Amino acid sequence: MQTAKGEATREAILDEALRQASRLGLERLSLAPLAESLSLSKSGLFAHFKTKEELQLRVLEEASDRFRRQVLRSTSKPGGPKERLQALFGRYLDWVRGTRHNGGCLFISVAQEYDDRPGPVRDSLKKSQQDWRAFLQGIVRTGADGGVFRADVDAEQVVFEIIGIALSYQQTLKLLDDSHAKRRAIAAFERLLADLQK
Amino acid sequence: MQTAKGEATREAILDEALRQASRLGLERLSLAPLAESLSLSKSGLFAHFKTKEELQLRVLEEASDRFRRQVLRSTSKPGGPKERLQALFGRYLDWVRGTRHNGGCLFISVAQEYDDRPGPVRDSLKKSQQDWRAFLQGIVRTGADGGVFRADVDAEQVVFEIIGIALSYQQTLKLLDDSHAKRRAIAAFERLLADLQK
Amino acid sequence: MQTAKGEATREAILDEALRQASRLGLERLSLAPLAESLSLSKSGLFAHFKTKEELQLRVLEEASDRFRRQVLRSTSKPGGPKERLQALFGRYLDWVRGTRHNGGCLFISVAQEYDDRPGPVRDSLKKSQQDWRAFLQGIVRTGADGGVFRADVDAEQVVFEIIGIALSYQQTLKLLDDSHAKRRAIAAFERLLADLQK
Amino acid sequence: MQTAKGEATREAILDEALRQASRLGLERLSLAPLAESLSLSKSGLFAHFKTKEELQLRVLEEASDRFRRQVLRSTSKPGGPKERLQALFGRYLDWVRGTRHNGGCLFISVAQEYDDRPGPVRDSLKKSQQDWRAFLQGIVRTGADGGVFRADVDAEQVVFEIIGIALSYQQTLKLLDDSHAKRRAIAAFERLLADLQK
DNA sequence: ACTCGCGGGACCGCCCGTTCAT
DNA sequence: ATGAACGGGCGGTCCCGCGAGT
Repeated sequence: MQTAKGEATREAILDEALRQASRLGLERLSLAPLAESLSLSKSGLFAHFKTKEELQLRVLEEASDRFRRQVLRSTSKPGGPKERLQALFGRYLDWVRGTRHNGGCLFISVAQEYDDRPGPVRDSLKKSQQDWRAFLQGIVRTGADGGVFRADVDAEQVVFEIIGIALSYQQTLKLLDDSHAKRRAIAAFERLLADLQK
Repeated sequence: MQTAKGEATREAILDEALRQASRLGLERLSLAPLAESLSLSKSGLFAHFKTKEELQLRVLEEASDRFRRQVLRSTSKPGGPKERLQALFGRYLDWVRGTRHNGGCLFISVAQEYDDRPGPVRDSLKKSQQDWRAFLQGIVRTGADGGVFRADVDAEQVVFEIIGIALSYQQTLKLLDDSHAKRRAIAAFERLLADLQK
Repeated sequence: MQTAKGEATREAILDEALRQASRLGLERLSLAPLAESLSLSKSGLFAHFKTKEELQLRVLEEASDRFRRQVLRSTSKPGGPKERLQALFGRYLDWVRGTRHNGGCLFISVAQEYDDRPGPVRDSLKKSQQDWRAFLQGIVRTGADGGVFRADVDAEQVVFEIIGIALSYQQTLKLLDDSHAKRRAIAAFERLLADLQK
Repeated sequence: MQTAKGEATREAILDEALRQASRLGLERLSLAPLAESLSLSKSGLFAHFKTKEELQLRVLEEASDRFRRQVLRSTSKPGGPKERLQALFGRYLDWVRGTRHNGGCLFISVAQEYDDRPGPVRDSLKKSQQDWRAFLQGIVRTGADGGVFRADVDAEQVVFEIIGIALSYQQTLKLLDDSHAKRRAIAAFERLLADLQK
């Protein structure tokens, strides 16, 4: 171990930054308030992240890590592709909903902020999204190859629809405060699964 | 009637503001650049909109008007509920894509900015979204009542899924630059329609 | 007259800025203290000069104006080239010395700050210096053509040396606090004049 | 003797600091970039120079050392006062021009930064300048006493003019990019020498 | 003895939305 | 509808110490 103290601070910063960004968006994440809520000086922050953009990128990475841990984890658990897909979808919905302390899925909101602002932030975001979609597609294909799903399934299409369900879930839940959102999301997903199996 | 001149200016402001907001988001819409691109002074803006928030609200209203004209228009054209739904969906996709001069659907991006920031802007947005969903639901119900769709159709569920398809379309197109986005959206919509008819 | 108030403020800003810059240099001229000593807010300053660099350029222009008024003025007074040269040189020394409230010749100090920093500031400075040298050369040549000075005089060389005397005067006066500086400068100038006349 | 390692680092710091200061000026010399270009931490710098001002003073001392080695060196070489003066002047011009890696004479630019900012830096600079002038004056006087120059020569005046030539050379070369600068400087110096010898 | 990691506090130039007298 | 001015905030850099590690 080389710098226990610094690393701890760094993690605390990322944690708080992620929390704030998930509520405000990556752009509105502001250094002075962030420093304040960490009982740190602004220059203290800059010792760890020389630039706001770097902080944004690290926040995005941190979010990806958590996504992997909270959504992708234990993917190798028992069950075939269908069960894995169901488990992933459920955890994905939970991720999108978020916890008490964070405002939900950072990626969705940031995607809107950056979808026409080129640069490293957008690139990083795009990669995360592509990875996630590819991961889901892999499972769908496995299911198709293994006979669990129809053989002629278009995995990319399926994933396109899964993402849509999650996005609609997010809007329905967050903007419309509709308490049926989860039920609707699950119903849509089950309809999709049903069609997958003929 | 107010002074014709003033009204014209007001419209020009809203037009340009809408254009800029659709690219930057409602929050990043900034008064100084807006004034500049209108060859107006900042105080000139304030003569029309005493507050940034008021401008934002008017921009949202303007967007709703255009949405009505471009997406809902001529809904009473020939064709049954199914055809009307298809036409609406197609125009909705076009709206989401946007034109050369505006960055796409303002509502989607603004929804992310404001989904956990209470206030008039969020309220207005929410209302727009509810109206749009209700409008679609009406058509679905008409179709169900008229025998075009299954009688036991859950209109709200159907609309939930339509919205999801559009949202996924937006992300796939804008963030991932995927040229197949439209094809996927249409395929998803057709699958939905098929299920509606048993 | 279009904006009496604004124009007055603008002049007050330039006046104070010039004063401060002549002491601190153009770079160390800082906006907050400048605003403060004008009983103005920082944003008040920015209404007049959108950028620090623009302020610097305007300060340089203002200095040029004053230089013309204080050093070049009344050049058409009686007397031949020799007398005009003497008068100019005398007023140049006074300019270099400066007054109680300003620290002396802005151009000399700024030349050191910017001599290897390309950009508009350096360009402006360079032009001022070239104009001044050209002006002096014109008089020398007139003297040579008119028979007051030797016919084979190299005007550029003469001016090169005049500038040198002034620069040495400045260093001797400002850095070394040498009270004989002016005497030495005049002696050097007279030697130069003597050589000009054979 | 201190630890060899520390001493070496110290010299490396001074070398790099001098290089940077000759381009930027003593004030703009900034610790972070300096540390970086030395692959050192900022605190590493502070171990050697507890204060920026101390670093500035040491840099000035280092510059004086180099000035002695590069300009004054081997002054006892063959030749009388006139030849020594010519050699010194030539090397002075070279010093003022500087090399590829350093921006020229540190003293001239720093003199402008500090000519009305009292303190140790200015004092040190002033002393350097006085020493250099005194050194030149000594040679002139030797020449006058030895009959090489006119007996009534005012050595201080002569040196005042030499300095002026060098300063004009610097401005002509650095600010005006005039490739004739050196020729002009030499011509001025030769005229001065001629007058010294009647 | 020397070097570093970490943090602080003041300040920088600049831009924000807003007000007010004209 | 304007020009002038404002107060507060932005991201970022400055020089500088403390305490611990080698």
